[in-house]
Amino acid sequence: MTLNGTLNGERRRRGAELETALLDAAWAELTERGYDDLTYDGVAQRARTGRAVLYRRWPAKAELVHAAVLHVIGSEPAEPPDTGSLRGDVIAALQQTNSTRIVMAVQLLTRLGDYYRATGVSLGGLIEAATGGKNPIMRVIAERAAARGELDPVTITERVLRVPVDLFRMEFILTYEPVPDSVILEIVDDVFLPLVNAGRVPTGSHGSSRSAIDSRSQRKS
Amino acid sequence: MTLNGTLNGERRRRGAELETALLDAAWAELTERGYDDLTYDGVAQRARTGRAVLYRRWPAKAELVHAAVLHVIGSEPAEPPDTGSLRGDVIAALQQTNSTRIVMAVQLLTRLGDYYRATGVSLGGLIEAATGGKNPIMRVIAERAAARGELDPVTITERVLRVPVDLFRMEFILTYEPVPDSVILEIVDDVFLPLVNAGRVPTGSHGSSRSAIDSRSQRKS
DNA sequence: CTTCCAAGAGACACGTTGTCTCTTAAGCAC
DNA sequence: GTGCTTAAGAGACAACGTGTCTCTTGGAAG
Repeated sequence: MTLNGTLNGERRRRGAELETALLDAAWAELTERGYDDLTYDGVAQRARTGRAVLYRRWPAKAELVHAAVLHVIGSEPAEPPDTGSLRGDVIAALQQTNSTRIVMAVQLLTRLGDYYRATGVSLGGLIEAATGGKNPIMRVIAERAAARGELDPVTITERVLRVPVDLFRMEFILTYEPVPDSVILEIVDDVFLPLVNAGRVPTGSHGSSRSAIDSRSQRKS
Repeated sequence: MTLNGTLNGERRRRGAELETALLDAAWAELTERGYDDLTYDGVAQRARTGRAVLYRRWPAKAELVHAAVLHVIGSEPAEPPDTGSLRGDVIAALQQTNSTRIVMAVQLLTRLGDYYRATGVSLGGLIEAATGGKNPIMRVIAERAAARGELDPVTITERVLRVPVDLFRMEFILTYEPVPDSVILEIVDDVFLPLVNAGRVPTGSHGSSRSAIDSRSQRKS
């Protein structure tokens, strides 16, 4: 009646079969215990094997976790929705992301516990802090621009105001390098400014200086 | 000649002074060793105190790291730039974020090493995977929309195409909950669609059905 | 059947963990 | 100042996880 997780004389697994068992075990340990408390020992026992088998493949804890995450993700395809309209398609695509893999993501991130918290802070909160909470900076900038007549305060929603910062953050998170100026210019010139002006052009009357943005759109083909 | 990091009989620190020393030490250890290899022992020695002092304040490693990160961030104000134009202000604000705190963020995230890698995958790559690499889904959607005449393929840059997904991801990362439909609608109706149409209205000629988006903008005040 | 590789199993020294003890310095109230 | 209270400083402790190494043996390939 050995309680340890070894297969006492049972069939010996190899290759993909074993690897799947290892990664499943790692994922299970990860979601149950969280990153800090995940141990090679625990994973090995759950997979009914020895630590050496794990170390041979993933010398570092992060690599093991990494592999386990990718392993679990490596399922579910993702069919582009086709609702018949651009608006409907985009909405459906976002919702689809929401309902399928996002479930795993949430589970991962919440159960990742320790592993997540500090990084959550560093990514979200840190950059949050860097740009200043509910970004008063953008608020100030927008108000000054409104005073100059560069934008119409009522047509600019909170969401629109957040766009540059959010895109910037996302860029940073995905690349983990200082965001190059070319990307900043893209964000400002190809996204934010067209957005700010989108609500102004049609009415054609808010009559005000567009001079401040005239230098735009001569960068990219 | 004791090499351990205890203050043999020196002044005994308290309160804020001690706390600062502890967090500075934690930050130093974090940046030098990375998260996985950061130990209470190491931090205590560097701060010339005992582990108990640390455990009293931050019972878990993640909390200690968390506190250290916040401690280091808790400096540098962030003055909103004032260049005289909306465009200039926004660009300056993003660049400012880039050059000041982002340096620490990069250092943190890269040195965070292990701690970061898997989460980088889970946040960036995971959601990346969820929406499919260089998001072919959005590509497909856009192509179909272009075929219907809903958008002009040449005016839609890669950047614009990425906007909905990026904003969605960012929302998720910051809230760690499934993104509510209201936000999805905001992203699509207040940002993406105005953006897609921004390049079309002025020319007023691409003559095509705008019917697919007519149901927009009756949700928010 | 033989050869080869790696799985399975366990041993090992070492470092870290959390907790607990005891002392003594610092800070506060009177 | 004197005395009281709190927590810093220091060290001991068992328990545990870590990497690494060994050895045996089963599975796959020729």
